[in-house]
Amino acid sequence: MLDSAPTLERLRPIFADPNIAKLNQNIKYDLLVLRGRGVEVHGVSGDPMVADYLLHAGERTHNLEELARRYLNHPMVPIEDLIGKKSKKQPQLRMDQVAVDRVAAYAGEDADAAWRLCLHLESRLEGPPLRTLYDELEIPLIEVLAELEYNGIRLDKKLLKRVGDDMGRRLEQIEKEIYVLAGRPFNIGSLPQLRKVLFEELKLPIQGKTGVTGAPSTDQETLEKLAALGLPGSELPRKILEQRQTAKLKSTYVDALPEMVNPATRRIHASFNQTVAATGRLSSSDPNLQNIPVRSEQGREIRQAFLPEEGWRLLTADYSQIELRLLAHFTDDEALQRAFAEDHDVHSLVAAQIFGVEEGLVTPEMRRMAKTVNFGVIYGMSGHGLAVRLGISRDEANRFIEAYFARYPKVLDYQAKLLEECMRTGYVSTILGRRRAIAGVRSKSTYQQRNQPEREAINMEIQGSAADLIKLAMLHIHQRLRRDGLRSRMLMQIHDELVFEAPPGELKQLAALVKEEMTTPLEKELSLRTPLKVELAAGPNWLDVEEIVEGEG
DNA sequence: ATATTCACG
DNA sequence: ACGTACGTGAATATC
Repeated sequence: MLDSAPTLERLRPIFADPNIAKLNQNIKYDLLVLRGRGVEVHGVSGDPMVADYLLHAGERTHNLEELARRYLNHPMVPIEDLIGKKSKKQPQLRMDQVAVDRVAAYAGEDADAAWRLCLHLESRLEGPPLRTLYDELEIPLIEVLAELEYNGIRLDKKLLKRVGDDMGRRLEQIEKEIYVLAGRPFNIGSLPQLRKVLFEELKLPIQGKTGVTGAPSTDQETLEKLAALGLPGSELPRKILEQRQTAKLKSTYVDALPEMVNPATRRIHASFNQTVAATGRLSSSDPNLQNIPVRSEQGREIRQAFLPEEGWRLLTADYSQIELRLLAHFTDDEALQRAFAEDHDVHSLVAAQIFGVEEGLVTPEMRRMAKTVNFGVIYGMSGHGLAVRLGISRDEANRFIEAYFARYPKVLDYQAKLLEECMRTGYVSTILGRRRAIAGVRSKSTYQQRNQPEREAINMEIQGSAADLIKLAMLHIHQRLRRDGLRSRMLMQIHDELVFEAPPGELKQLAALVKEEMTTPLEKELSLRTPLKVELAAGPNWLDVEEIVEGEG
């Protein structure tokens, strides 16, 4: 089998030859396994999983079993038949513990299905834009993602141990205080028990119900309302909030991350999934590196544990306001475009417009509200949704939206046109022609009464186009790093941010290259009507990065 | 397996 | 009358 070293050596030149096409289901996995054995693969030409993702983004899975059933009408032999029950926890049999003839039959069926599915699905991509997206973006990106996963990132286990011990002590303390306030001990993590304490024993007023079962909510928003009531028993929700935050950070990050460090590389190797998000974004798992805490002070400590290679520096490159810039591009609104062209503060500008004041008189509160409105526009906001987030009445929220659309009529026209096209064709397209099918869009609905599909449609073009842009940038950066012979490595993508590590002396060159590839070529290639802006920062860990100002140092 | 909550963009 | 902003992944408890 492939496992034997002589066979691998014989295949090495074939794998290395970019002119010999290779395809497989989830071929990124093969790249990683082979790279782990020192074998480089070039010439990746296809992957049915990725082809199906471009054809049907938003399907629950694009796994081989599903694809074979759907397109080949062929039920695959379940892998459980070979290696035992499928389970994330339970250790499975390995292939080398299974009889060779059974493995061969299974592997043969897999390879055959992948090959036939690739032919079939690729023919369905039918030229531009999907086939171009496949051949020139998603397939080449596989190699880049494999490299991100292979590179991994170093973690400061000692720091997390200290933080975890502190949190453990803090939790013991808070939990004692909670039991006193509740009048008895109970399992704070159990929603039924917590509801009983809050709403039955302490008789606090129910603030809202959960979506599916209609049970009383106990989420952050609810607990904050309860804490603000000033009733007897209002101390408790405050403490619960504190306990929740600390318990969440400890279990999800501080305790879990050190367990994920690969002892051989002493780094964390997450997955960057290419076929999950309906909009074209990547997702990350095992662990998820795209939701590492940053907003709370307590959470930010965790970022400090993400380190570059010893003696190297971490570099972060963030797109500034990429979604609003794309809104300006798509709507062709001149005021928004000018704001970005002149690098103005777009939240302040919108605040001035919707509050009807000079930009110099915009207060931080007005700016904060305008920022919420700006995000709302990208999400297809309703009056109600905006009201909840701003803590104002629905009427007031509607007046804000009216004021916004009165000043930015092109945004309203743009959204109406997008919905109309979605209704006609059944899908929404991004800047590179990526498609997401959306059913349930109605003709001329107003923003007050938009339904879920209509909001999804409105969000797709912008969120998906931002995903297109950063994927393209990753591809270009990867090629430049090779061409220019840099040792720097790309480590992570967090939707509008890329993270790199640079060896001593290479930071400036890397920073310049990254900034360039994330902006100018994309603006030109895609004829963007708004410039892109990238903010660079570097430091000894992911928290303590300092902005790199051009022409400095 | 499902529901809830909460971490991120 | 009601549920209401878009996209994710993980932990926990309960069924």
